[in-house]
Amino acid sequence: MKEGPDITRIAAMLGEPARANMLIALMGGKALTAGELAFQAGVSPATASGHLRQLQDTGLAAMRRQGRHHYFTLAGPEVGHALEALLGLAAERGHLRVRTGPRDPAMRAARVCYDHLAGAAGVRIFQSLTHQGFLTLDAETIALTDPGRNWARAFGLDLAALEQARRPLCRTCLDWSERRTHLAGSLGAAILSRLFASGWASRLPDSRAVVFSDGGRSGFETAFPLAA
Amino acid sequence: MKEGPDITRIAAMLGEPARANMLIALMGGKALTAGELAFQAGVSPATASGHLRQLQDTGLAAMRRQGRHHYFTLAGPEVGHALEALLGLAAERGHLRVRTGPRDPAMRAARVCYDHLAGAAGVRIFQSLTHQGFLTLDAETIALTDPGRNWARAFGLDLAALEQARRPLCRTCLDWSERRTHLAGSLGAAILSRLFASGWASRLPDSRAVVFSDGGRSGFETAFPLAA
DNA sequence: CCGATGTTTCGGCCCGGGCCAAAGCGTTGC
DNA sequence: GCAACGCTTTGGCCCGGGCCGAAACATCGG
Repeated sequence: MKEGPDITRIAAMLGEPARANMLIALMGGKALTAGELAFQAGVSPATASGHLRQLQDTGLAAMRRQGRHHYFTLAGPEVGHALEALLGLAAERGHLRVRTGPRDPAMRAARVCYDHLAGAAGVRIFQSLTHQGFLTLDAETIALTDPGRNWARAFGLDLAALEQARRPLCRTCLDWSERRTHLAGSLGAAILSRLFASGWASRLPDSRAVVFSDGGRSGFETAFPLAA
Repeated sequence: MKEGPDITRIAAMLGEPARANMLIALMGGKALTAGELAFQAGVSPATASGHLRQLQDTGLAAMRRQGRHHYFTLAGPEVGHALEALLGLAAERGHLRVRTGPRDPAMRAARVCYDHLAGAAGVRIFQSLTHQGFLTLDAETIALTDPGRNWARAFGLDLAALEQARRPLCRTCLDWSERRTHLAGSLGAAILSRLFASGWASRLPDSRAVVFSDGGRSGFETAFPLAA
C-alpha cells in the first residue's frame, strides 16, 4: 500500500498556520521579502526564516536574492492552484479564519489568484470569452480560437510573447468563492496586468482584493459582455 | 489579512502520515472498518480511533455504524478530488512514498479514484466519449449529449436513476498519474460499477489498482475507441 | 447471562517541531 | 573603514500531539 506520491510533506507545510499564512500572502503574486512574510505570519524573523527554508526544500516557494533583501514567491502556478483547491474544500466545510472582515466581500468580487484574476470578475471573463466563441473547451485543454486571437490583440495583448513562454497559454482554475471556473495560464495573467496597466483596476493595499475604478468597471463590463 | 477559508485544519489532518494513509485507503471507495484502517495506517486501534474522530470532526470522513463494526468512508467526492489534487502536486514535486512497488504500474494503468475510474483507462473513457460527441464541455460544466444518452443506455446504465441523484451527473477530475482529465460524477461511478458487474475488470485485493480480464480488455477497447 | 470481538476512552510517555533571543554573515551606504 | 540593516543560524525552552497499554463500553453469539 505504499504506491504513489507522498502527500504528507506538502500537507504538513500547509498545516502550520505560520506557513499557511505566508503562502496565502504569496498568492497575491507579488514577491515578498522575508521580513514582510514574518510580519504577515505574525512570527519573529528568525522563525519565519526557518519556515521559508522548509517551503523551499519542499518545492513550494522560490527565493531570489536582491541586495540584502530576499524575495520569495510561490514556486509555480500549480502551487497556487493546489492552494485554491484546498481553500475551496475548507470553505465548503465551514472552516473559516477568525476575522472575516469587510474586505471579504471585495475578495469575493475580485481578487488576485497568484497571477490572474479570480472571484466574480474572474468568472465573468471566462464566461464572456467562451460565450463569444473566443475560447473553446476541448477534451483536455482550452484554447484560443482565431476570433479569440483577434480579440486578444485588440485588447492590447502581445500574443507572440505569450506563446513564447513555457507555461500553457490557457488553463482553468477553480474558484473557492464562486465554485466556478476562471481563466488562468499566461493569458489569464496577461489580462490581469492589462487591467492594472489601463487603470481599470488596482489592488487594495496589503490584500489580494482587486477594486475597479468607476470608469474601469463600465469599461470592463463592455469589454466582457455576458451572454446576449 | 484574515479573510477567507482556513486551510490549516484540513491540511494538518493530511499532514500526519497515519491519517493520510487512512484517507488514501478510503479513496478506494470501499467503506472500511476502524480496525482495517488501523492496520492500513500501521498504528494501534486506539491511535486509529483518535485519528478517525478528528477526521470526522473536520468533515473529511463519515462513519456508519453497523453492528459492532464502524464503517468509514470519505465524507464526499470533493474530499477525494482534493486528495487527488494534492497527490498531483506531490508527484510533480518528486515527493514519493518509499516502497513504490510492482503495483505502481498497475495503478497508473487503472485505479479506483473514490468511486470512479482513474489512470490511463479513466482518461481513455473521457477522451473516447468526447471525441465521439457523447460529452460536451460547456463553460462551466460537462454534459451528456442526446447521442451520449443513447450510448449510455446501450451500455447498460440506468440514466433515470442516475439523474435522480443529488450529485452532478458529469464531473471532471484531474489525474495525478496522467495529468489529464477523467470522468467523475455519478456517470463516472456508474461506468465503473458496470465494468465490475460485467466482469471486464476487477480490483486487486487491498489496493486501488484495477485489472482487466483478457476479454474485458478487448471489450473495453472496442467500447471506448480512440479518435478515428 | 458470559465470553469473544470490535471500538473508544483514559493516562502517561516522549519526541518532533514551533518559537524566540542572541550571535553570526552579507550587503549597503556614509 | 564602520555602522546600520536584513536575513540566517544556533541553542534552548516548551507545548502540542502522536503513540501505546489497559481498562471501559458496546454488540453479538451461544
